[in-house]
Amino acid sequence: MLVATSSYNPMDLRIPVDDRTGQHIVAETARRSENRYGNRPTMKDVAARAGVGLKTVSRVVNAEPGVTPDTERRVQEAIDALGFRRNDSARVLRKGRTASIGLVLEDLADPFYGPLSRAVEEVARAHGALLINGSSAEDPDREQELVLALCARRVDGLVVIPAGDDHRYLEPEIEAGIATVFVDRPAGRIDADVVLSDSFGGARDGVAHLIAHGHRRIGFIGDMPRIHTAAERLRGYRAAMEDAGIPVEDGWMSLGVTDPQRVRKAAEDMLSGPSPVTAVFAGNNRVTVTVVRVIAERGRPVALVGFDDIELADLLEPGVTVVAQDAAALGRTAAERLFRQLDGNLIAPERIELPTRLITRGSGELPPAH
Amino acid sequence: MLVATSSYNPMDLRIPVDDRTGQHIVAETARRSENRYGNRPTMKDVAARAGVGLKTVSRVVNAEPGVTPDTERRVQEAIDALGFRRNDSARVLRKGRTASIGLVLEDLADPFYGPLSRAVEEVARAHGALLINGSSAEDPDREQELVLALCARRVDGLVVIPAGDDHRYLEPEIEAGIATVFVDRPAGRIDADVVLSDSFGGARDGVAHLIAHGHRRIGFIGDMPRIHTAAERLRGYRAAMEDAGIPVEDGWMSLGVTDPQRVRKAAEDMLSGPSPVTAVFAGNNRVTVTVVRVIAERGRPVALVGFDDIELADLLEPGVTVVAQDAAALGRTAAERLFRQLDGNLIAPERIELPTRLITRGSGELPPAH
DNA sequence: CCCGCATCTGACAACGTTGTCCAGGCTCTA
DNA sequence: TAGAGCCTGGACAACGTTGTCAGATGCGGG
Repeated sequence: MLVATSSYNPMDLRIPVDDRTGQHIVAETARRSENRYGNRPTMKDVAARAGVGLKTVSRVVNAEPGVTPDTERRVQEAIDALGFRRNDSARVLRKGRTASIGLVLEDLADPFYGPLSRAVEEVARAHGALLINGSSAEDPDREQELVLALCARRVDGLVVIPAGDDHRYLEPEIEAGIATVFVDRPAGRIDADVVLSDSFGGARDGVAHLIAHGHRRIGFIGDMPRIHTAAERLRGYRAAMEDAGIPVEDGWMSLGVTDPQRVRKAAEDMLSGPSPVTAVFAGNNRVTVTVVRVIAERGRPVALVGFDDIELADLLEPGVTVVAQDAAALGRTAAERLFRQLDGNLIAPERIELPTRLITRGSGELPPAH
Repeated sequence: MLVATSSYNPMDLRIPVDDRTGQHIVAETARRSENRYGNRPTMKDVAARAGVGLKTVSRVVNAEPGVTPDTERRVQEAIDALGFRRNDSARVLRKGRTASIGLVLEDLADPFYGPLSRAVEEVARAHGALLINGSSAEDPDREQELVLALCARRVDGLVVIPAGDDHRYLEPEIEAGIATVFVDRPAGRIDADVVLSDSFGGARDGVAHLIAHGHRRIGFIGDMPRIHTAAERLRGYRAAMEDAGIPVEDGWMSLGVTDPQRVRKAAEDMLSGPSPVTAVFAGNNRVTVTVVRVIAERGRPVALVGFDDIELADLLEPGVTVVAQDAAALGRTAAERLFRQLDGNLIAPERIELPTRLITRGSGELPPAH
């Protein structure tokens, strides 16, 4: 954890005080000529310089009608000369909308979230809104802290990839009109729009694909079942096995391991032992990468299907067969839904599931080896 | 390009007007009970409910001293009952600092920017600031538009990965006190802090590595030389060749190609033709990936060193040797420098170059094939 | 020459918060 | 018990912008 040791403490800005008098040290002259944004001219300054009224400047800045070309020119010159830039904070306070939306995701460094985030930004941009974002680092408390900070900023809407499973803290915010859409995982204990990939169906199809290629002893390595997507993928695995009439043995499943070291151990255990699996279904992209490594180190080929595409998967030997989600489509769909809420088309909260796509590249089509 | 067709038009919010009278339709009662953030209680409401003064509520909210426990409890109850949340827009207007910094990058979907962006966010978080970001899509106009929008929001500082090469438009902003740090590429025509990777040295070392393994006919595929990093890498290539006394032939260099199709063509041309190269130096990660594909398709092995690491590079056969930049370190260094500016340690603008690291994995150590 | 009308302009309040400053109540001491 | 001093609480202005509305200006016609 990083700790700031600096004096920049934005939310508790201290103003230097004279010990004897208790007066601010900032000189009176300074207070008049400088405002706290460094030394920025305001509309008042522009008005004074152009010899017009405050409101006329506002009209020019906002391209409102009712200003003669000559006046407009004078104002524009003053604006350029002073380097004036409208203060959107004040504007926001007055108008009530911030033209910004918040995006809370799990980890920007995860390649899955890049395209998602980019898609959200693209939609926001098309609607003239800026994106404020932060990562929850998979920590429910941090998620809540972030979301509430964004609400305090009065973002117009929120796109949230939830880390926690209880979002009742958002009720007053939604009540107060902050549009909200959850992505990738559903909201907990509140009724809200959700955009998901079909984790259950994707996993079931992926496992069925392995079964179709002759496998019966199939391992599953996934995240903590507390995470909705992980639970759904596990359910998909079980469903496919059950459909094929294959009883699942305990040693075939590894749940809740996340760090590479332990995933590695779990994979190795499955692949050795008395009744080794001949194929593995990997519950997410990080697991897939680790399993690819483990398999590469062993001579014997093992079939593999992973959930989530990974870059360069086609260049590996064999290529990695995956159940791909469309991260960009998730982000786009969520953001569009958000703006539809903002347009006032208040529709009942909905759960949208986007289909996944099985991409066969070789690793999922290997026959069982004994 | 996405186009918004919605009525959500945040910066030009129209208020419904009665055609006959020109009066706002919003009823007087509504105006009193609802403010424009949906229906949010203000400190005034909390004060009324708790039976205390406005400033007392402010004190409680900001944990300022001078409130008796009993009063504090009453205020806190009112806050909870009403679901009050402080309006940071108003706070920002009053205090002058926004506790947010802007990050302008090129493309969030590029895996290089994930860790960078995450590092910036981490530092911002440690300093209690939020991150507002946007992508320039490599378009100078869009970069300027974004930067100015962020300035209008009065972000406290800016981290910019520049797309353009003229940043004089930022002069009044920097003058006005907006801290600014450029990353990955230098600022154009203004004096500002810059944090870079040592593109020249990295490329030179990478090419020298190929030369050390016996190559003399070495190709270079890079981005437009208008981009500073691309020019520097090209310079590094030339320097290494010159140091080894190898004259560079025209057909060995491909500059300015970016889309995969054309990179592919360029690579194929170099590898066939009358005097084919035996090794390729790839100027960035996208080029590297394409070249890996091209080489994989041809039977004959070709040596390759790429600038920028790529995921799974170690799993390919052979592993891809790269000159790695530390994206996270770039972001962290830039953000820390930004906050040092904000702390008021106004140091002269500096140019910081972070070293690159050659990671050998096999593809760069292949001997020349004839 | 004056009135009416349309057009342009600016004074003013309000948005929700925080800094300043003073009033009133309390405690403590002489 | 009175006075000094401290602590708590609240009235008020200010931050920079925009909406309202009334006043000023100019023009044309009678």
